[in-house]
Amino acid sequence: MTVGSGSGLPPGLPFPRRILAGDTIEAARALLGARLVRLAEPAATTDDSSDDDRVAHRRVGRIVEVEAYIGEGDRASHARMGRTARNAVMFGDPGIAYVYLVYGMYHCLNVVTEPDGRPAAILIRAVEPIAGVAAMRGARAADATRRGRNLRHVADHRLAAGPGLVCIAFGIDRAMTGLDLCDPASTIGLETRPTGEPAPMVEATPRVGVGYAGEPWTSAPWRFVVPGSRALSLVRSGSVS
DNA sequence: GCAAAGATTTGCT
DNA sequence: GCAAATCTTTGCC
Repeated sequence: MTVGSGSGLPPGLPFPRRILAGDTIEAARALLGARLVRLAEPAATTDDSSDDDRVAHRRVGRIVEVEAYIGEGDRASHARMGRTARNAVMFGDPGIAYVYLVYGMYHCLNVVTEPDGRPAAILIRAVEPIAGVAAMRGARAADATRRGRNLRHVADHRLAAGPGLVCIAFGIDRAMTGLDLCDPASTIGLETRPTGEPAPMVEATPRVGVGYAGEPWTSAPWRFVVPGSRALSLVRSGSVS
C-alpha cells in the first residue's frame, strides 16, 4: 500500500508562509479549510513497525474555527503588554507555533503571522477530525485519566471542538512553541486544502472570552468560522454573533 | 515578594 | 446556569 494522507485524498502541500507573512485577517480566512497535521509517532521498535502503522497514526484535522490577534494595540492579545518572555515568538517570523497555557489547565495553539517585528497570531480554535481519529480519541482518554476522570461519550466530530481540545487531541503543549508549522518535517504542521476541495464558506464573529479587552477589541469581528460545521467550539450563550 | 486574573472545559445544581 | 479545577504570567506594593 502506498503512503498517503490517510484520508483517501492526496496529501496536501505545506501551507505557504507568504500567506502567513501577510495580513492576519486574510491569513485567518485562508486557514479555514486548511489542515492541521501531527506526524505519526516514531516507531517504538525499529524492527517490526511498518510504514502503514505510522500512517495509521498520523492525525489530520480540517480547520473550521480561528481567531486573529493583531498587534500590540489589540487589548485582547498577549502582545498588549509588549514583548515578554512568554509572547516573544509572536514578534518573530510567520509560520511559527506559539503555544501557551490558559487557565492553568489547557494549552492553546497559535500560528504566528506578519513579518518579523510585528506581533500577531492566529488561534486555532477547532478542527474536524479527518484521519487518525483513534489516536485523537486515545489522547483525549489519556488526558481525562490524568485529570482523574473518564472520557464520556464524545462523537468523532467533537474530539477537537475547542482550542483546549485541539491541543489535547493532537498532543500539543508549550514545548512546541517555536516549531515551524510550514515545515513538513515538523511534528505539528499545516497543509493546504487538498486539490479539488472547494474553499469553505466563511463567517466572521466577535472573539470568544475577551470581554476584559474593552471596545472596540471585544466586538471586533476577528473570529472566523465555517458556518454549519459540527466541530465548532461551544460558545457561551449571550455572546454576540 | 504576593495577589489576581486568564484567548477553557466539565460537571453538578 | 454556575462554579470548580489549576498554575503561569503580570501587575503592584
